[in-house]
Formats: sequence, structure tokens, C-alpha cells
Amino acid sequence: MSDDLETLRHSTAHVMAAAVLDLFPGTVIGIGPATDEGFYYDFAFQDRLLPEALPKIEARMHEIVKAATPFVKQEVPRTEAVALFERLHQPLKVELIEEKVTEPTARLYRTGDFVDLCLGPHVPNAGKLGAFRLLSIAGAYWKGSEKNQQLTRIYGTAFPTQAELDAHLTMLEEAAKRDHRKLGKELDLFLVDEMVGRGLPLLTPKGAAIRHQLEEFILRLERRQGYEHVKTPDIARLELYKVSGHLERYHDSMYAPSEMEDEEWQLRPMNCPHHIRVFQRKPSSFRDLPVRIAELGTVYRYEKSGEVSGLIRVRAFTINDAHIFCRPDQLNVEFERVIQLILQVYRAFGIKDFYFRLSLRDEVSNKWMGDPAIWQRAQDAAREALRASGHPFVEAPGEAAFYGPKLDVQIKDAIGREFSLSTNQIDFLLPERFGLEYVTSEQTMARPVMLHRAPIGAMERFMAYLIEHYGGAFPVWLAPVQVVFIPIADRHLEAVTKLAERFRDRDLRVEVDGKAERMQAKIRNAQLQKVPYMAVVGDKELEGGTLNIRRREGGDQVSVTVDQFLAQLEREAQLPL
RNA sequence: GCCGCCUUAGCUCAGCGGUAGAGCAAUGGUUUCGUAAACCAUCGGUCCGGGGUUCGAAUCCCCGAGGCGGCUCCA
Repeated sequence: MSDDLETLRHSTAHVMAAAVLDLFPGTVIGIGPATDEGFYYDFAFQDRLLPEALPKIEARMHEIVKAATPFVKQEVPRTEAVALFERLHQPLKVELIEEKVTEPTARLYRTGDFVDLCLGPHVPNAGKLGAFRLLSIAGAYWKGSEKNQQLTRIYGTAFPTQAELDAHLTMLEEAAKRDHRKLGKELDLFLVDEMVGRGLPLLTPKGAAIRHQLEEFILRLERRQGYEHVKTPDIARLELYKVSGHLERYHDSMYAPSEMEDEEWQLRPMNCPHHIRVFQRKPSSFRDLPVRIAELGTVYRYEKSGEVSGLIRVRAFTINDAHIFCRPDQLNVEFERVIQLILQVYRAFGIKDFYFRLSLRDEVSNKWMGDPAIWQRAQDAAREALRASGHPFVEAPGEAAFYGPKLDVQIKDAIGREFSLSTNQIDFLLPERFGLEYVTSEQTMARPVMLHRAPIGAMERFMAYLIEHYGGAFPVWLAPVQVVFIPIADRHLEAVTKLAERFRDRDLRVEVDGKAERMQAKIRNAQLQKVPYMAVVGDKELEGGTLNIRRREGGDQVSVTVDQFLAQLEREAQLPL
């Protein structure tokens, strides 16, 4: 976002706050910054704010714009600023001055009667605002901490011109159509059933077809890269998580253990402990390393009820997991290989809109486990491997896992929310806690380093992303239905059914639309279901042994022989390895 | 979990104190059709659940569940 746009949006937030105070005297104001998408301002209203109020607030804002009320900068002594906001009954502003303002003076901006603690800059007067729209109301904790009171946040957006605002609003509407929850229903890919439980999505036959293709793709790719796949249970003795440290540091996200025959059993929240025990089944020599143990491992995490959403955030999900056990001298190479694998996966799906985020430890939180010096080594190793990859990345202090630094790949969903897709961690801690070791060339024992990595991340979330990425129009290799056969009249149905069998025998996913409908209606249905190919068959085709192929993308239909089409489809149905 | 809004047929939605509606889907029939919706008929509802107010509640109030937006958290 340019500085000018930020100034415009921030100024719009001020005008919104001014309008709110005009309409709802006694409202306490929080903060109101610009964001990548627009702006917001947080308020403590005396009564709850109804959505119907937004147009009224907008109307009042337009009056302020029309009056071209100037923004006036003012430097006042700190004590005077405190007194001013006390007089105005704005306790949150007083709190901010006391906490944040270290200079002897505080900077204020006035817009008419409205006065705000603010560094600026602002547009010269309210007449210089562009086009704006208030969008939604939401709750938000004061200063972002759930320990604090909850304020009411009004989100809006602003642009220099009406045309840009309109384009943005149209874009939002278009994006909402790609929402995987909407497409999941329309294309019959998955459902979340109240009786089964929230956060526990059920894949339908079509959704499962996509999932199986994804699994096939990643398993084969990993096999080529020297991973060994294992299969381990979704549950373990609680003891396992006592040793790993999950019970101590991760219990908030874990389902409660269940007790049977005087033993406690834990639904697993992570796969690493199981994989570690597989690694430990036999002694390892320095020659054996790296050992790469992989599994599509399902984990169970109790996400808070307000956090679950579609396939993006669920309570049972399958991680494209692997744990690489390597010598310290192999760490950088292995980490770089992981980065390359991620890039390869993303290329296969044409995913370009992502960035790397290196999550580090901070000094504020106390959730970190293990020796800070070891952490430092892990963080340095990650940074070094990332630099070597030549890919830009951002650092995020305080975002690491409790056992080590993380490298996440960040993406945005259809409506602009950011999520981690891939996640990877360097871990010196679990090898320590489980006492992992290998025999060195000097016949001494040494501790291996562990790398957790998941290029696809959670299969569910990745699938959600793909649904939105492709807008439901999956490439042939992923499409749940690759071809719909459309007989023109009833008399063609039997022959077409036999034809479809030939495709099914070749592992192609085809359907025959035998409904009592006109061809046009069947084409429309296939089109709405975003099936890549429609094969229309009537008298002409049956006589000539051909198919009339219509593509989902439109364009001219082509007449091809059955064998030609079979060959073409088999080619397009190949995994993108 | 927290703040706010929403929940009516399989789906999308109307109705908002006075006998539950539409379109699509489904089912039956007629039509047998050449590239994005043929026609007719029929079926389909604990109006999310529970409690209350009222002569009367889908509609008003309270509690709960689920969904949505956001916050917190996160793959």
C-alpha cells in the first residue's frame, strides 16, 4: 500500500470516528488504523451497534466531507493531552498516552469537534477523502489481548476514486463466489454435519476423488525424493505425550485423554512422537542418516468453537507429514531440499501467490521449551538455508512452535484471510527428550537433529485452497468427474453407457447423463458442475465411431475418434510429477 | 472461547402476530431433441431445538445448538 493510500484510509477512519461520536455521544474510542484492504476503528458503544447504523454513519461522514472540515495538527504537553481526554471521557486514549507517549508532548489531530491522539499524517481536509464504504461490524479485544475488554470494530474501505472503490467491491463479490464452502456445496465436494460434529467435515464421493488424487500425487513425489512412508495409529498412551512435552505445552489443543483398564489414551495432536518411535526401533549409524519418515497422518486438535471454518480450520485433519532425522552437518542441505520440495509442489498446482514466513522465538512468551542457545542454532540454520534458496521471506518473532523455529508458507483465502499452508520446523528438542542417537564415524554416540516438514500441510486446508485457487474448475487430473457423456436421445443411451465403460476401465472418472432431459439442459448441468469435458453422442457419432467433445472453457466443439479422446484424456489425467 | 448477526422444503430464498409460499431439484407422464434450462402434473416442512408472552407465534421475549463476520488461537 502506498503512503498516500494509507493516509487517505487513516483519515477516513478519523472521519468515521467523528461521525460515530456525533451520532452516538458517549461512545469511547479505541484505535483506528489503515489496513491492506481498508481501515477500521474500534469503539466501546453504550448500546450495541446494529448493522443498520452503518448507512447512517456513512451519511454523516459525507456531511463532514461536504463541509471539508480541516485536519489540524497540534502538539500539546503530555499532561494537557491526558487532561483533555479525561475531560472528553476517553479513558482508552488516556491509557494510550500513558503507555506509548514518551516525549514531553503528545500529537493530536482535530477534525471539527473530533480530536484524536495520532501521529498522522492526514489529508488537509475532509473534502480530500476519496470514495469509501463501511463494510462490517466485528468484535475485537482492546490491544489484541483476550484478557482485555472487547470493543466493537467497524471495518470500511476507501480508495482515491469511486471507480477504484467499485472495482474493489466487485472483486470482493467475485471472490465470495470462489469461497470453498460455497463451491463445496454447489459442486457436492464435502459437508459438515451437525450430528457428526462441527470441524469434522465429511468428504463426499466427489470430494474424496480429489483427495485421493492429492494423496497419490504427494506420496509418489515423496517416494522419488527418498522418503519412507509408514502407517501409525491415531491414538497412543498418554505417556508418549508426557515424554514429548506435548502434554505440558500443547494440552489446550488436545482432546482429553480417555481412561481404559487403568491406562490413559490420547488422541494424537501431532505425528512426531509416533515417527520418533519408528526411528528408534533400531540403532542408526552416521551412514544411515538422513532417515526420512513420512505419513499422511491424521491428527486431532480441539480448536475453539469460534475458530473452526469449512475445510480451512477443522478439528481432525491429515498432515502431509514427515520427520527427517539427520546429522547436524546435514541440516542445511536437508532444509534446502525441503524448500525445493515445497516449491516443486506449488509449481505443480500453479500456486504463485504466497510468501515464506520464518517464525522465531521471542523473549516475551514463556511457551518455549529447551535451551535458548540451541534455539539460536536452529534459527540461524533456518535463516541460512532460506537465504541460500534465494527466496525472500519475512521473520515473525514469537510465532515459532514450542519445540523449534518454523518456516511457514503463507497464502490468502478467497476472502482475503491469511493462512499457513505448508509448515516446517527445525527441532533439537524432541531428539533430546526421546534420547535419540546415532553412532558416529569415531564410534561415539551423537544426537541427530529433527526436521518436521509438510509441503502440503493439512490435506483439508490444501484442498480448500485448491477449490478456491481453481474456482472449482479443477484440472483434468484432479477433477472428480473428468468427462460427462451426453446421449442426445434415449436411443443412444445404451451405446453411450458401453462407451463410458471403456473409459472407466482405463481409470478415468466419467459419468453418463441419462436423465430425461434435452441435450442443452445436460450441457448446462455439466457446465455448472465445471466438468472439464462433455462428450455428446448422437446418431452421427455412433455411425462414425466418434465423440463430439465440448470443453468446459467453451470454444468450438471438435469431433474425435474414441481412441483419440481416450489417449488425450489419459495424458491429461497424469499426475503432474 | 469472546463480540455481533443469521437459521423457513434437498438447494436458493419470500413471508415477520391470524390456515406455511416460490423457483430449482426430486418423482410420474408427454416430448426424442445437435451444444448453457422443453411442457404438464405430483410429492416434499417438528418454519434449528427448548421454554415463555398471547385467544392465537415461523413472526415477540429468554435459554441452547449450528452457521457467518471479526477478535484470540492456528495446519
